[in-house]
Amino acid sequence: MIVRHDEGSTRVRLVETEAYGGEDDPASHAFRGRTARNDAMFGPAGHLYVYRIYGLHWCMNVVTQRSDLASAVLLRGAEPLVGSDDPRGVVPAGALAGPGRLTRHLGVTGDDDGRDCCVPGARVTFEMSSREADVRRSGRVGISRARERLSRYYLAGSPGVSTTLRSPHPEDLA
DNA sequence: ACATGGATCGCCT
DNA sequence: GGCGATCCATGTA
Repeated sequence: MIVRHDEGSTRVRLVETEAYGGEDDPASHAFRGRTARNDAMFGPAGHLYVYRIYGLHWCMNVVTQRSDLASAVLLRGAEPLVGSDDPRGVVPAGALAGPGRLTRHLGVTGDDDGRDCCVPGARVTFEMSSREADVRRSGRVGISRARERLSRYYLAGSPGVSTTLRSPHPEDLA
C-alpha cells in the first residue's frame, strides 16, 4: 500500500501497520466510548484519525469501520519513495520508520484529523500496490493492554520499520 | 480541580 | 538500554 500526500508531492510505501478497535479491544482509543479525541474513529471508513502521543508526536490511523464498531489501522512505518518535487531522493531510508516520524515527514497533524482520504484532491490518499512478499504478522507494540493480539503487519527487513522491530521474532507469522 | 499515564523519539552512556 | 521532552484525555474527588 502506498500513501500519496498532496497529489504526487510525497509518496511513501507503507511497511508497518497495526489494527485497533472492533469488539472488545481494551487497547483501542474507542474502547471507552466516543469522546472528542476519538470522534473520527466513529465516523466513516476511509477517513483519518490523528491524535497526539506523549505530548509531542502525531500518530495517524485510517478508519476502517463505521460507528459502533469503531476500528482503525495505525500507520507505523513507511519507506520513502522519490517524489516529483524531490528528484534528489535525499530522504534517508529510515526517516519514516515509526509512527511519529511518518506523520512528521508527511506533514500530517491534528488538522488532518477526520479528513476524508477517498475524495478527489484529498491531502492524503492511498493507492493499492501489488501484493508484497515477506509480510509478517506479530503482536502489537508500545502498549500495555492486549499486546499479544496478532494485529501488527510489517515488511520483514524493511528500513521503514524500526530497527528493533524489523527482524522477525520466532513467534511472528509469515 | 488535580493526578496519571500513554499506539514515541532522539540523544546519551 | 535509559532518560527527558512535553501534551491532553481520562479518572477520581
